[in-house]
Amino acid sequence: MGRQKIEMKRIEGEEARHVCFSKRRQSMFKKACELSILCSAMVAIVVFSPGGRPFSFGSPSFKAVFNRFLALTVPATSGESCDSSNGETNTTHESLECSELEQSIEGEKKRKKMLKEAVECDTDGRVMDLLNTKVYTSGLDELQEFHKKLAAIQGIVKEKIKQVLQEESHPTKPFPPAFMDLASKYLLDRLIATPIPSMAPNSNHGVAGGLDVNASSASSVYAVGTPPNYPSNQLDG
Amino acid sequence: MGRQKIEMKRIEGEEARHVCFSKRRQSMFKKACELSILCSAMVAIVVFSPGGRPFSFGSPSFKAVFNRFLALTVPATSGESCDSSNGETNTTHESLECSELEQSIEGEKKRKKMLKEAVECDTDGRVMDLLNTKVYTSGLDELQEFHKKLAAIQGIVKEKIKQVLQEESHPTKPFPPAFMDLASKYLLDRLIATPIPSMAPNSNHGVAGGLDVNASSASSVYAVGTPPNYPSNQLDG
DNA sequence: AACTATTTATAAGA
DNA sequence: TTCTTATAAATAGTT
Repeated sequence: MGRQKIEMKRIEGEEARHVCFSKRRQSMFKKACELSILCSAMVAIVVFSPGGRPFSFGSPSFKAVFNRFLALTVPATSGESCDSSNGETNTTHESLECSELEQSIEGEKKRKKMLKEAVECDTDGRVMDLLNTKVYTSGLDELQEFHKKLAAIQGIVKEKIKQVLQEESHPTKPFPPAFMDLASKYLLDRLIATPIPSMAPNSNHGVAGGLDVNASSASSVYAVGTPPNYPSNQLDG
Repeated sequence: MGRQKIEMKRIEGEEARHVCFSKRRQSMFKKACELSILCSAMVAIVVFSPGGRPFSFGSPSFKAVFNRFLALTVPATSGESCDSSNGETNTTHESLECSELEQSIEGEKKRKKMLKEAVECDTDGRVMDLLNTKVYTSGLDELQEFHKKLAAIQGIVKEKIKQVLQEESHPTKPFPPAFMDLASKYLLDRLIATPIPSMAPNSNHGVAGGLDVNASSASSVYAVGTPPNYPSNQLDG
């Protein structure tokens, strides 16, 4: 859209790149805003400028949208599945065999119910309710597992505190080994990410760390990756 | 952009709204992709359709971008910062042919590669290292606070398990009160949100629940809210 | 899903 | 950066 069409490749001129970024980021945020208004959609965007500066957009707020997204990544371990009803393209595995007809007819009902819940949930800003619900429905096993993990973390923290106390009497510099690695791993696993046993490709310090949102486990999330396929969207389960 | 200009308000017709959403979401993702390619920017988007279905876009991956964003919310207490220099060094969007053929044939391959890159990216990003650093540097007080919180959660979980066990013998319907609210609040506070004791406006650990990403504590994040101000961007630090 | 008449976005240029 | 403008893109309404 300009005096001439441009190739889709990195703009080499540093200044030109920055200018382009500014314009396009602004436009994108505007588009996002319009989308959210016109369609009552929730949208959240994070962008890092070529220089590394972070920008974010959120409607109704970044937090709200992302929390809702997080809620989806909490595995539904209870008997009832929430995913098949959730999407029209389906979970990768074998649910593809589900006829689209069936989905559009029977799924519609389920979906609407769920979505209604979700929307109400979000409207109130109580995404955590969703989380709660899932946790509750997941039953005792998970609770106990959670309990165990907490205990483990507790132990680690105690150790850590001990260490620190000792160090205070014997001033030492070097940082002790990470404990939050473990802790956060547990917590995030429990709260957010997929309960993957060993997904870390080759992480040295034990933990891949960070969120693992996109690698959803239970729910259907239509995710789009970078270059190859922006026009379409695919399931990420 | 169409036969006629439209008002910026929710589209009431359900079908029209859905159609609009589909078109615009696709366009937005395309824009995001272009932005990431042209400017070597990292972009992550989450959208919920008016019906509530989730879609996401990420370049180089949702996870990678969001983790980077999260890292920013953790105050860099050590001298080294990782962000400002990092911007231009990321994934190379070179051979980016968006042909549909390639997609259907090699889509899987590319996707896997992308994911791998993302993970590596995160490993390099060392989000958790930042977290760890923060925790270590924050010293004993925080550790002990953390310890307390964990204990509290532990208690809540125990209660909950008790409840469940009781309910199993006396089948009851209604959901018990939320416990994850508290738990996740604590954990997320500890792990992600403003971890500073003295900086927290009111360490009122009520039950807001969920992330608080946008309310960054240390780094500058240019955030944009919903309708009022999408065209501009403001500092959020 | 396709098709256009229009509106928007934007690449260059100033 | 910011504005201007010629042109490329997106898209509202229609088929």
